[in-house]
Amino acid sequence: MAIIVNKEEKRRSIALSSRELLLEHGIKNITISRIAECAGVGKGTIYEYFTNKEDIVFEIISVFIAEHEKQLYTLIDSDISTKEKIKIFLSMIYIIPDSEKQLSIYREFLAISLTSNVEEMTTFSKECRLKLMTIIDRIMNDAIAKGEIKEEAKAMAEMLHTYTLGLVVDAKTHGLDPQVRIDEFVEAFYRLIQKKDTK
Amino acid sequence: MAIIVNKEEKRRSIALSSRELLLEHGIKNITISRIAECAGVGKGTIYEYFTNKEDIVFEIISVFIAEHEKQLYTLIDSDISTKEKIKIFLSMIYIIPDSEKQLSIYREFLAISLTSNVEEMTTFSKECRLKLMTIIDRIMNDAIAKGEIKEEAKAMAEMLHTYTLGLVVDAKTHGLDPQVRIDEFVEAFYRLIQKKDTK
DNA sequence: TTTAATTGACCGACGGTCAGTCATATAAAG
DNA sequence: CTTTATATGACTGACCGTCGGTCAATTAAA
Repeated sequence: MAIIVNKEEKRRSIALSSRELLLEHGIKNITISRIAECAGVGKGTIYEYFTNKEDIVFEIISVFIAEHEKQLYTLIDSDISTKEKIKIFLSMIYIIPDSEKQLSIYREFLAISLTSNVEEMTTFSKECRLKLMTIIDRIMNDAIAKGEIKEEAKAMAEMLHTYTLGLVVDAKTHGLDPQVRIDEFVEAFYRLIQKKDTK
Repeated sequence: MAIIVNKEEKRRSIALSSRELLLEHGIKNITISRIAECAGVGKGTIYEYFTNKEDIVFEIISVFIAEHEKQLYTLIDSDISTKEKIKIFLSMIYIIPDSEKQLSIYREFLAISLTSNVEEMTTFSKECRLKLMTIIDRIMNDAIAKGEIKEEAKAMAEMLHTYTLGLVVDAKTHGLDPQVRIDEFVEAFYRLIQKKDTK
């Protein structure tokens, strides 16, 4: 009887059209009117697809995380060294194209999730965590199975994931390129966890 | 001429009087009027002492960080084992009294600093970082000098600090008690970095 | 009288709502 | 097959309440 639009698709399209705007000014300095204007819809329409302003960031970050996860999965299956895999796992966010922009969205998201108590937000964060943990766990377990690294390294997987979160926060103030830090860290770290069978 | 108030002191007193309020509702859900009311001053007076709402969180967190730093300094000089020192360095925020409240303020602060580009904020974050890095560096260097742990452990200091940041973010969603995680992590980690001179 | 300090009425901006409009699909009538 | 009536989801922007921030007026100490 009436037009039926693909809600999910439109939601995504509105979110993505405001991406650049968000990057440029940060969520606090954007108005809903501006987003609506940018997406070519009325202000009220925004609320047909999003519950509030933060929900828009939520949608954008979902796309980003999915992308990120996919890239990480191809990483595990490639046949580079374990050390290299760990390095890439940690620095993935910093080497993708447009990383500066992606990062700033990711920071907006972390800031929201740090202070929000909305159920959906927590659930989403838990899912992300689980996915990333699965990946790093696999990298470590594979290497242990192959006898490349020590058993204790298994207990380091969780730290590595937490470390990536810390890096995002820390890199914001600490001007230096995180890649250099990650590189130095992994070099020393890998020396600690690798088995010395050449001794 | 007229009354001269100690600006610095009053600033602190206003900030601290709104602490409970902030913990309860989060910065986004507090109004300046409410803070003023709570501090027993007019709304306009708030702006004599703070540049904006975030500046109030800034003041509260300053007190907290200073306290935190002091406690860590007494930690270094106490004569507990290195392993224990690392554990406490990582879990300090979770074992202090009222830790849940302090944490939630700290989260508000991180959220602000993640999205703010104000000069003062960055400077402050850098200072905090430097102080904490000094402490953990000292713990590691002392232990290396005493021959307790390997040379490579020096490169782990920065990671340990970054890990604490990550924990604050991660603990928000991940329900589990961070202390358990820290404990398990440090046990395994220390086994990796300690020198095996008993072999 | 001067001046630091304080105040709350006031302002403008913004997030979010809702009563009403529009466009199209369906189907009954001719 | 065409026309017309009607139902409904999509869409809109004027409007409302709230709140951060300002400033002219007031107070009171020196």
